[in-house]
Amino acid sequence: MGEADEQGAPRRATVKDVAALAGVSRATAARALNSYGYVGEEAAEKVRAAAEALGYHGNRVAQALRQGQLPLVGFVPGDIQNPFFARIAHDIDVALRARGLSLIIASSEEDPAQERALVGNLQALNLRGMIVAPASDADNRHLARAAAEMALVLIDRDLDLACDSITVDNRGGAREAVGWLIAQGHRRIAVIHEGPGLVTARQRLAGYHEALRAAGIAPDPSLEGLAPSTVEHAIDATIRLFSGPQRPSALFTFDSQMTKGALLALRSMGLAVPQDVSVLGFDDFDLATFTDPQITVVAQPVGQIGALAVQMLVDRLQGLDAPPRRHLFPTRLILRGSVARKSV
Amino acid sequence: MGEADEQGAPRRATVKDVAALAGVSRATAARALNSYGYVGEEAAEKVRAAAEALGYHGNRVAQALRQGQLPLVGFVPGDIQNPFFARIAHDIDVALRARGLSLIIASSEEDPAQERALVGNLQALNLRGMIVAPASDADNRHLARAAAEMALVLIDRDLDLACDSITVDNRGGAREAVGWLIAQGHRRIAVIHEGPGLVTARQRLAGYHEALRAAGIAPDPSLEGLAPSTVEHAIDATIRLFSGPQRPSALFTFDSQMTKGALLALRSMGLAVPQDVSVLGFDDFDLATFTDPQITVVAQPVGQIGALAVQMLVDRLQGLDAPPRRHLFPTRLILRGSVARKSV
DNA sequence: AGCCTGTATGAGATCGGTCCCACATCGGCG
DNA sequence: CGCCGATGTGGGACCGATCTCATACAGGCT
Repeated sequence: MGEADEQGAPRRATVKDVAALAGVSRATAARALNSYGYVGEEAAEKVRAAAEALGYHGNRVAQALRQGQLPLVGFVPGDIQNPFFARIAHDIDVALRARGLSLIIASSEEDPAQERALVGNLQALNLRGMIVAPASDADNRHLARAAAEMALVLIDRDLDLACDSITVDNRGGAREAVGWLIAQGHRRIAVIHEGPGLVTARQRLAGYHEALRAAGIAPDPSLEGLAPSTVEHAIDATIRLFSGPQRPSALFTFDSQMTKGALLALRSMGLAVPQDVSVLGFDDFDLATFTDPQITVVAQPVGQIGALAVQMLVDRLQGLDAPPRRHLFPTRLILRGSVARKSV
Repeated sequence: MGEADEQGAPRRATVKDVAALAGVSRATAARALNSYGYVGEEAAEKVRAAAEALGYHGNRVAQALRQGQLPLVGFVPGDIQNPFFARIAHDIDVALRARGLSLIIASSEEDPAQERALVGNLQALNLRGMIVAPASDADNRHLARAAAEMALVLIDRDLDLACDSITVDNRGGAREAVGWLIAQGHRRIAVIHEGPGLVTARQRLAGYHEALRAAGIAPDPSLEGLAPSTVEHAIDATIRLFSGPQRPSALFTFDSQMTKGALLALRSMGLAVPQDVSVLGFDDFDLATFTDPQITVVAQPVGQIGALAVQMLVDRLQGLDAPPRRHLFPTRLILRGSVARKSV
């Protein structure tokens, strides 16, 4: 008598164990534990006691198999270390938890191949839904397939898919920013962008060009630097842009990593902001208010994206059957001290 | 003839469907798809074709139920928005992915109750293991239970549990930092800590006291400010500490949020760093090199923690049966410009 | 007494896989 | 010719839960 209890993993208690200990059937135990259907008070009490004694806690995997899905939502950011995405991940997490869902994060590192693998992985997990910041806008069949099987919300970067999306007004924001630089008397305005592979970069670049055109300034390709979104690459790009004979008087960077790199590079070149060079960055970041001078930026409503994404997702989970909703957030130009009026 | 195919969710294909289309049994289909056991080349080919045609992809949940566990590892950081944890999350993610595992992140927001709920949740998911930065060192029965059922690695904050852990030398780092301040001639050294609820805070405070004692300086309770780890609270605490009649000449903060708050507060009070007040912070952060002056800090080996945690976890998953390993990382004092020599 | 409704319970099917085992079939060999 | 091992296949149990359905009994009603 007495089961093998010593050594080895102490197999987790199941409903069966609880039911046996309580002297009832599995069905009754399940009813007592999940409180549904008819259960006698006496039986329920015995079941609760047994569950307590065995340290029973349900097996989500089994529940998920039976009921169809795990109470999980996936999030595929471009890079979890980017404060922009970290903030959104945090907000998503909070919003989901309030609805009894958990978040699983898998960062694509801005690598389309990795993103494909991750999305497939998540899909195989039978999640409720996914929130994705697509790393590329070419070849998104994996996302199309995912959208067909589950709720999908795209953030930051829109694609032509049949699903909800949340983006910010990249073009308008860039136009306004560059317009402001022009209004301050700048003509030679350099820009650092991530290249045309990223929708956001294309849109911001378009806004930059629009603003120039509106002011009758001819775009100068030699003022457009290209760099992947890391501090190191931005440093190189900045040095290249500002080493030429005819130095630009202003610099517009496309995200916070680049802004940091640019500041570092300008400092190392002995160029003072804003006396020698005016700096304006897309995306606000905590550092922007700690530098001297503080950095003028185009702020995105980071704090609202996560919550809205979850709201959209949950709407779909609750059966909302509407055509794809595309939400466009406006940006806000925050004037600080890094842009100087250029004496003509 | 013809099943209901139109409208509604297009139920996902299962092995059964694939087998039927290929004209073989479920068992054969499974063998072909997972390539194990004996399968005829002809049958295998038919199965592959059928799977392709139906867009079949396995159901991880069902697999997990049969095989015992999901290929997932959980991470419970104190706060995913904290760059320290974001960096670690990123490293864990990369390390896990290299081993075919996925990461599920659930932030405890430094709330012990929330942590308990999350850990229970993750456990119910039958994960392979968990990496946790405990929010509190009181009442960790939930972690003890988790450790009994799965691989568990504690990071940043150690507890007296039978599991592996990774911490940094908080006491030694604080001692060295405060020792340096003393060596620079400072006697009245203020400190802001998170309170004795957090192990790390207790250890750093102990190091602070040790350094004072070694220099024969009597600790002064009025120099010890208490504040939760947010920029806002740190601002308040700093203002309180520096409003008294006998102003401290140096400030030691316990993490990067606090350091930011302190800098903001000192700036608003018109106190210059390091002329009026020397500042030294625990935990290095990107902002530290952007300020003027740059901030002297005690750096933790953030870049190594994630990878090591995964290594330890995987060791256990592969059956390593050793007594709990406790890894202690040394810290490194990085001298920058925020500490001035005090003229006596 | 007979019947119905409300309450309480257990047997067994089911979710989508995996995998053990029994059952072919076939060629080779003594 | 009969036996054996290697190869290929299908049947069905199983993982841990949920949930439908059949059954059983109590009490109230006609």
